[in-house]
Amino acid sequence: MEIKSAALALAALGNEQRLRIFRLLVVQGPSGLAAGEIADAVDAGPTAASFHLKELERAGLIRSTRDGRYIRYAVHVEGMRRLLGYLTEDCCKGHPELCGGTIKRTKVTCVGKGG
Amino acid sequence: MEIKSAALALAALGNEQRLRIFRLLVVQGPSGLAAGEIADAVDAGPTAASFHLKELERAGLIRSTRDGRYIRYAVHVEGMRRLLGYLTEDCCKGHPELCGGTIKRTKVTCVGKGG
DNA sequence: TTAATAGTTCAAATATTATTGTAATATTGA
DNA sequence: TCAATATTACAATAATATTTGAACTATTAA
Repeated sequence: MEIKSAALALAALGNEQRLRIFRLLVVQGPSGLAAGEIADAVDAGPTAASFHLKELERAGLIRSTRDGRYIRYAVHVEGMRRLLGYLTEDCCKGHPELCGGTIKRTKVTCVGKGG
Repeated sequence: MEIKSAALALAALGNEQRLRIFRLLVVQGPSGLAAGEIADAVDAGPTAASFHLKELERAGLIRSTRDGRYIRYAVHVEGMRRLLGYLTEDCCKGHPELCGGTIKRTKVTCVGKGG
């Protein structure tokens, strides 16, 4: 991942309303939620919600699919993985404690309490 | 970590110049670098560098200490750890693949190629 | 086709950020 | 103390981002 994409994604998450939306979608899983459900959940107007969803999509963090008259949004797994990889890739260069409990591994597993 | 602090930190990193500064400091380790060295390294004027350093410090991602006539900046380890923890804390709730190779563990170690 | 629902796009207003030059502060060394 | 160096603070400007209502598009159901 290059720095421009990383900064774009971080800026997208750097807005409280969007961060709230993103975390909501993380918990929802692959089926995601319709735009209106998201707007209700984060207490935003339809226009504001649409704007923020577009920003998150532009940043590669979520994806949209039309489902009848609804448009569903869900987390874009690869985009999220790339961003976390970018943030942690320097940690093993002399400063592993930076990444705290969050470290790079080759195999994906959930360990510990998993909070 | 609460959502406001997380959004503040993410917004701080969501600027290319600041992300460059932050990554530079990650690699430098605890001794950090003086403001002028940082400005030179990222090719910014002293005023712009000072502005961005202040933003990163306000977000709790770096810290400053005076060293004679210099002011040295270094990564704030706890701030970085908190942010990564916040970003990954939902991954094990039904969506572990989101965190990619980046997962929560109780013990801090470096595994694999180490990016 | 018409009415209703779900979302988006557009445009105007506002608010927040970033950039730059100049002035001010802190420290060092003569 | 004075001159030089490192950096920040201030102020003006420029650039972006956010919010809002109104208009528009797509889909469904009658």
